[in-house]
Amino acid sequence: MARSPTTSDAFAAIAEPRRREILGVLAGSDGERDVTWLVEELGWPQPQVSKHLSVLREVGLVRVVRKGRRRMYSMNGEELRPVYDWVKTYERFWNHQLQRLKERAERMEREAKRKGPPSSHQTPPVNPDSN
Amino acid sequence: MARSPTTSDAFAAIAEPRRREILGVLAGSDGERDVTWLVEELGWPQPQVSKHLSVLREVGLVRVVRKGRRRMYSMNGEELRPVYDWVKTYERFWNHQLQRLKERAERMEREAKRKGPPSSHQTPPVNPDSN
DNA sequence: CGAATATATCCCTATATCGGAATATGTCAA
DNA sequence: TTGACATATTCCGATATAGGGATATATTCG
Repeated sequence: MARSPTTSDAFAAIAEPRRREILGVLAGSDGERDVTWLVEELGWPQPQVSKHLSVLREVGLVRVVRKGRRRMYSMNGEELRPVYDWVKTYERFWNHQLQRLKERAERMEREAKRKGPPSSHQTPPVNPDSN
Repeated sequence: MARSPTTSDAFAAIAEPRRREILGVLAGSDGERDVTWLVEELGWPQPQVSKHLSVLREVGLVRVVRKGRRRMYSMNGEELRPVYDWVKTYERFWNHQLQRLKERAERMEREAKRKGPPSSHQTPPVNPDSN
């Protein structure tokens, strides 16, 4: 087997920087855009733009409607949601400061209610099967 | 030129589902994990696990420390932040319902304050994803 | 030292990419 | 119809992957 096709997934499709760039300009410009407009905006050869658009199309990240001899592309960002949901799972890794503050605050609150002495307890094992 | 190497980017590295799976089990288990543990947990041949770990290592998504003859891997989620930040800029695409509600609420509030008649105004064209 | 354990690396094959260049397809206009 | 314009597709070459299998490198133990 080889690498997974770029068209298998939103994850695979956005692995290519140029494709992200296309999405960027498409989302930045309100509404629909011409291929020619994209070509001029990006400054790449037209076939390249078309090929990348083809990948994005196949994954559903962009939509097309034919308008005369032009094809109007627009972004379909909802297809990025799986990526968002996945990466959001790891939010705690860069929010740990905030999270620690929050946990500490909650701990203090609980202890204040109980009127017990403050415990110098480590962060409780969120995930138990630590060895 | 060929496709961008999987080691060029967090984007490229997580394009492979197996790599996401590794991150999943690593993040799920608190702290550090053995390669052998990963092999048993995932049920893949050991060289595959090692090879994927190598990619993740090179991108900085995991960290290793040698402990005797074992190598303890742990997740370094901060490296996912660029992905998060990028995808977050498209949040409005799946939050538009929420956003419309919010905008409508704010509009009503403003109008109530002014005691003017309710305007049947369309959402201001932040993003005209009107079809 | 020699054996066992833990992990990484090497070799191989099939596959798919990306870019470049040329060309095909489709549509409007005179 | 002929030609101009807009876009997609095809062919090419270089590259790199992912998985399979074998093996190399370390490290601990007896």
